[in-house]
Amino acid sequence: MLIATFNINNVNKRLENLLAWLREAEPDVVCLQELKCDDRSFPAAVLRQEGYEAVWKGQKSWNGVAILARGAEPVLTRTALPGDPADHQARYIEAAVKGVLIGCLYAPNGNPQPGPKFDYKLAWLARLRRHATALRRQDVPLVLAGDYNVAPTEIDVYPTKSYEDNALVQPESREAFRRLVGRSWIDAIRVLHPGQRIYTFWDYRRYRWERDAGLRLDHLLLTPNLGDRLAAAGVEREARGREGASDHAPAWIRLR
DNA sequence: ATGTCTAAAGTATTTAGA
Repeated sequence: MLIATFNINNVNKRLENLLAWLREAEPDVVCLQELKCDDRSFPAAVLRQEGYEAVWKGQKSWNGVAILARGAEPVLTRTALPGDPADHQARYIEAAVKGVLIGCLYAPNGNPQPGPKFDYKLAWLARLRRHATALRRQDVPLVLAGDYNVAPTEIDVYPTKSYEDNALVQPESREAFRRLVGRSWIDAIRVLHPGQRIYTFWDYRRYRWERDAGLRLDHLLLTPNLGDRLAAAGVEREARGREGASDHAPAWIRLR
């Protein structure tokens, strides 16, 4: 079972890129972020023609998340992260697919920091941790996949000083991620590739793709009960090099 | 290391967000 997460950075603008990758990689489950479309303009019909059923939570211009399943209907369980009824940003959706609960998330970027956007980011990650803990206690097999907008450690950022003031690498951001992962959750890519520099995001600016000046921001966290099933994990870098590409590449895991 | 890309607002170009 191949499960992937892909910050698509506008699903309609990059629909051809998405379809090309779906045809090549044939993922069973796909978590999409930054749809940048409202609910009505999500390309559900096109995706169905490709063999994918979907659930989505859209928002005009910004954010937006979706879960696709090949040859199966995702069973929707949530379209928002609990803990703040006043938060209407489309950043979380959750559905069950073939016996695995899938949480698809798009954490706030948090720049500039310090400031209200950074405060919102930290509060959102704390809410995610509370929800993740509640789900884990139910002992269901769960994958939390998405754009966490945190590069967890030094090796998750290319060697540079230019991100020093960025919300993606601040000690508070890393602490929030560390607290979320705790002792239970499996950071699948890191567990299978310890010590390796692996990136999922390259800014459009300053030739960062051409220089491989990337960051690892997209993660798949697994509950311990999926540990024995984790067979492989990686990043589909090729997708980032294509014409009209998103600034993120898909990250994926394979479950036995 | 070299400031990109996109949509919205409003109808040309500026602004904001990532």
